[in-house]
Amino acid sequence: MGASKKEKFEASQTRLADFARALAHPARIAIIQKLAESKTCICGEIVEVLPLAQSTVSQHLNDLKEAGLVRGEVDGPRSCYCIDPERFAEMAGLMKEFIDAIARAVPSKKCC
Amino acid sequence: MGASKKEKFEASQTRLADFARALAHPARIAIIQKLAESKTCICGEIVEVLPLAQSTVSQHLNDLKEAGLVRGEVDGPRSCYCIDPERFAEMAGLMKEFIDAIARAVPSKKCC
DNA sequence: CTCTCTTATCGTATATTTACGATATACGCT
DNA sequence: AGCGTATATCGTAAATATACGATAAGAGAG
Repeated sequence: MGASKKEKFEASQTRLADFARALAHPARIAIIQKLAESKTCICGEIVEVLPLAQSTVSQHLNDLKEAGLVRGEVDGPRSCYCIDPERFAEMAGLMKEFIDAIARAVPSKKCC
Repeated sequence: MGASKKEKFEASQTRLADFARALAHPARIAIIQKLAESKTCICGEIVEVLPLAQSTVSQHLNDLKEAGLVRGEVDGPRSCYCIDPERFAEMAGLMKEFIDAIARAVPSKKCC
């Protein structure tokens, strides 16, 4: 990306952008929904549901782990993944705060 | 991206992911905040606020326009940008719906 | 008409993302 | 120990994103 200048922005903006980045692919959306739906931690069932190769799913899971939204534990030969409630709540709070602030400031009328 | 397979996912997942993608850069977050803050449509003032070159800002504005969150009109030598209230509300609705559905399904306890 | 100012677009370089196959790793089981 | 299953990682390829400078396009001022 030609040298991303994320460090020049406010921390809160970068933080929200990073969370948004984690949601910026339908596969990761689907993974989160699947993890939430089956409350018991799932492992490779995700691969069967998604139209992607196993290695690609593993990469998306890693992206979500790095964003903090998902936790993963290696439980023997099969890994256990689940949503991190605290981090997800943090993301939800930031996102809603952002959305509401914008919605409050922008009237429903169009200006141009 | 090695041939993005977004067409293989559900439309709602792709739709939300696309909106998230628009928010996935601090510069675009900052632009939206700036546009909301100064309710009158701004043009080049955005460039002065952001630590980016004019052409880069123009590109980010275009990204937001393609996502539908921002509208732009060419008003003579200076362009007029503003948030599209309807599209923003649509994004807000999808995002909140997603977040709430996950939060409802995931208990506050950790499973792994 | 020309000059100037503002914005968009083009060209380009580099970084990152997405994706897959192949391989390595880790564990349970026999 | 050896086998089979499940997951992670490596290597690689192609698409996209980010960024900037340079240039083009548009409108108003003189």
